[in-house]
Amino acid sequence: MAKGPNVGTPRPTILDVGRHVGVSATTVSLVLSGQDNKISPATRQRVLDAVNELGYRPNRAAQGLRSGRTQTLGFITDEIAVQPFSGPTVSGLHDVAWEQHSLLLMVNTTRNPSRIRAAVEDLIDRQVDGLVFAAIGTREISLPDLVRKVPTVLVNAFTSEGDLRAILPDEHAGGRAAVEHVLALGHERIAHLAGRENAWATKARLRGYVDGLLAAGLDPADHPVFSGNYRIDSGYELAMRAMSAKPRPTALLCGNDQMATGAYIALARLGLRVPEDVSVVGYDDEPLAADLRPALTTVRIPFYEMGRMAAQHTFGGTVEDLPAMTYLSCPLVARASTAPPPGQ
Amino acid sequence: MAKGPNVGTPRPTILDVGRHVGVSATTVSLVLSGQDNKISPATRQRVLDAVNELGYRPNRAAQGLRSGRTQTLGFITDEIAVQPFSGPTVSGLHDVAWEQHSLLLMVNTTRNPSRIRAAVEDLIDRQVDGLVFAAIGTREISLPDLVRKVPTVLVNAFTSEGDLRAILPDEHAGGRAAVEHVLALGHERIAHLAGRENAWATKARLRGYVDGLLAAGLDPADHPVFSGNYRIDSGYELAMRAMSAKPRPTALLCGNDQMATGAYIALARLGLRVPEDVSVVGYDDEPLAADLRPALTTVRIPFYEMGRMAAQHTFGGTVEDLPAMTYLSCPLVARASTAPPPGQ
DNA sequence: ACCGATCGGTAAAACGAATTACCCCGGGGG
DNA sequence: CCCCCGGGGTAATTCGTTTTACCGATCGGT
Repeated sequence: MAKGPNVGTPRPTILDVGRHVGVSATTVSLVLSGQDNKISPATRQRVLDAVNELGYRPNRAAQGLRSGRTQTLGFITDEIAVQPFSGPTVSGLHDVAWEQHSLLLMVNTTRNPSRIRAAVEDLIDRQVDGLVFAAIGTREISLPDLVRKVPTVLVNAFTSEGDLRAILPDEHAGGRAAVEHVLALGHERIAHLAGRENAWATKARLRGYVDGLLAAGLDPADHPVFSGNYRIDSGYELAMRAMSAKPRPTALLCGNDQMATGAYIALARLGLRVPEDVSVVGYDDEPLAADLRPALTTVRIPFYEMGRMAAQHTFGGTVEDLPAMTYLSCPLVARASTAPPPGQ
Repeated sequence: MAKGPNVGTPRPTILDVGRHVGVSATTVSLVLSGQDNKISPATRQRVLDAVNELGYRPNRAAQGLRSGRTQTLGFITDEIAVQPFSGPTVSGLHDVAWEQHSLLLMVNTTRNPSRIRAAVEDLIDRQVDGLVFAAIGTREISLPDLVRKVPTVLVNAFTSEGDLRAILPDEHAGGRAAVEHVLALGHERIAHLAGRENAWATKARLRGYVDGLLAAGLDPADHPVFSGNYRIDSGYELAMRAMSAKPRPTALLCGNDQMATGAYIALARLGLRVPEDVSVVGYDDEPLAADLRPALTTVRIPFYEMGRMAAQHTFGGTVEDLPAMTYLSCPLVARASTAPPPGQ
């Protein structure tokens, strides 16, 4: 086994392959970088053959030093381990990076501001070609001025300083889609089991919910809103509370899929069936949504697409073409947890 | 906003800071790298001051080129977006990397062998100081010979080729801990809702389960095993089946926390209370376990620690001191979903 | 007064590719 | 016959560090 980093037979360099076919390193470089308009097809082929034969691979550190580009995207986030956010977002970033022969360099900041600054500095020292910031729960973040040195995009986060571009889910439309769905099914008593009170997403979803009610000519005051915290237990408790209300709601709009899961358990314990007795709608569309029994109707947050979009623009050099804020739509995905209300 | 990568005032180099205090670049390098035994304290301080004043930061690409070390750890995994595995593992890797002034460079392979090879090649081209492979479900993987060029550790995966080191959860002991826990509570009819049949983890957990039964002088044949697939719906269906068995089990040992969640829903619909009527044990200890109502007793897989351990050894250069396989224990974490069986 | 050690530094050579500025040769036009 | 041009390359420089010599003083000892 290797003792230290990169031991063993030294890798052939561009010079070695040049020597092998009797041309200069320049020629090899030209061929490999596709600037071969000045190189004859014959030479070109011989170089390519030698590259293959010697198993030549470029030294990325050298390329990075000389060219200033490292084929690397810096990714800074609150907490990589948190679901359902991080996974799809980094997948999206990763996939387009990979298509561009680039890789993700990531830093977890635990929301610590000094760590954020350190992360940005480190990433810039490493000559990343772009920077993507992502927050777990949508929120405003503050970034060091340093980020101006590199194309930067925020995902699920925004900032008032500077002219940075942000990509966000359209939570308002998502909340509205959820109500409209149950309204269309004929529900007239709807409860909203909201997530953490002061979160940006919570408020936006709630506004969408209220606007949906209003648009249907209904009075939001007739439809209770319970405030929780996005966790299963919170969904459980809120559902218990909601179902003990005077005229019982026939539809539960949950702050996220976790809360919906809690609601499932609560409803089952109350002897209520989903969706026959009560319809349940989640939010996020995390993998578990499709696995719940019955499968959960929910609103999908396009984290993967948000990641892709962010990466595409940083690599494409088109960050500036983006508006200050881009909202991606959150479609409702109808599954088996919603149906017309009982007795209809 | 920045047009291209790293535009604006050019960064000061080691030479600039040297010039600024009237010493050579060598001196600056020596000071910065801590090799200052040959440098007088006075000069040392002047250099440090200049570094601060000019805001000098080293160019990592240049350092990487010259030294062959890049302060970078390559991380290759099946699928970054899958829970509950990836998050904690990469957190562990990331945290020790960060402590070492290093960063994670990651690649998602989607289990595609050619992609694995490409990832290894790319990472080695980038001169990573170490490589960590991780599989979502524990399994054997096949690695290109190339990995010998760099200290490599497998996490939650193993291989028969070469002499690579692997870090794995002790699933056998975990499975056994689960049975022993319910046995100690006095349960006599236990059902095992197993995960995907041919998975390594499934088998190991099952063996632990059986051995626990045997050790207690019980006959495994008296305790049914149901085979599923680690998803919520599977837990739901298996729990339904299990509870319709002749003498009803009083304890359900689930393949993972997702299945336990499904079991919760099924039990609630059957009008059975947890833990009064039936005890439930999960596996994994993902975040949701603590949030379930009642909070789920489960077996914890130390993914975070596995990540830390892997990183520590690759950075410490102590990979070879590791045995071929290191098993980390999976402790039972007792919460509220287990209790003595009814009527006891 | 001369000889070796230190001490405190420095100049120069890597590291491997990208890039700039030429250079040589053959052929076509005048 | 001479000139110029363009095709096909190449030598040399550069990127910013690390590292390996080596060097000029000062100093203690005899």
